[in-house]
Amino acid sequence: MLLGELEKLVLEYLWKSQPADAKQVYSYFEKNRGGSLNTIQSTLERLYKKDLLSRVKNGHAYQYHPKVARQDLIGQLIKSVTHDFVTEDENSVIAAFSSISSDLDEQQLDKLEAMIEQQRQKLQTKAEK
Amino acid sequence: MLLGELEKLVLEYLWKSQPADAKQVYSYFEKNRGGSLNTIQSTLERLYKKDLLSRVKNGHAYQYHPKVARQDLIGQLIKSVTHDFVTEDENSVIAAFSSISSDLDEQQLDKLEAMIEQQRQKLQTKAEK
DNA sequence: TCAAAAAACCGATTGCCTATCGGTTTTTGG
DNA sequence: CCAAAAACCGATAGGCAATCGGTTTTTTGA
Repeated sequence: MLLGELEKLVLEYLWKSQPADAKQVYSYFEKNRGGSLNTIQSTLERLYKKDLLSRVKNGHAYQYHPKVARQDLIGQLIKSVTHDFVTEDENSVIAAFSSISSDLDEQQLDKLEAMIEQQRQKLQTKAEK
Repeated sequence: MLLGELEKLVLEYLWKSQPADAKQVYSYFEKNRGGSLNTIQSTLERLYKKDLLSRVKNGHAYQYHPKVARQDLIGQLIKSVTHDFVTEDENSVIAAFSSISSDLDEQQLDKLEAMIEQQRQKLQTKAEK
């Protein structure tokens, strides 16, 4: 999956705000970067088709809200970008991690370890059932 | 940075092989997927411009070889795909990993922990100097 | 109920990038 | 110096985001 520049901005906006309709989104971007209402509308539409937003009719207009959490989308993007470079024996996530691990400081390593521990717990629980 | 399908294939090929010139690369892809020598040539050229390959004239033809290790490219791609979603205070990449972690089994978690340990060593060494 | 306003929908255009390949120029080695 | 090989140039097609004008559908308030 590939996201355009405006698509990313709109996603960020929706993550930070309440669900919004095209007009609300537009009124925000109008100041920041111009463009027309239609542009916003088709961007929302594209994101909707990509299954990144959901929408419900609220009275007259669609209310859009994110369908995926920000970190899940990032995870998805990472997977899709690494997918093609994965060989059988090797897991892309592991490979990916090893490639960026050099950027991490101790606190971040701590966080990662905590996350690993959490995941171990989950696996444990699952094994018990 | 965005890589096309053929670009990825060519990179994979070069990572697995010795440095090669356009003709050698072509003779490989000719069987697997067809196409013309020129297509391979311009793909190599594009990768060269993207600074992912370097080349030296060996006699008549350029010898291309990878300028980045596979892991490093993966890291680069991850960074570029996550870059727009990263805010200052928060480390989205870590968050993203935690969202991916649910895909991992115990062995992979072991690997990750080993890498974390490795990275801690590095930080330690650096701090001592 | 009905007309005006609002929103959705449609379609066309532009721009960027990869992939593709024919043809021309340059290089090189015998 | 000449023929072959390779690089180089340019054109085209295809895919996708961004953009926006115009039309249809829906909503709403008088």
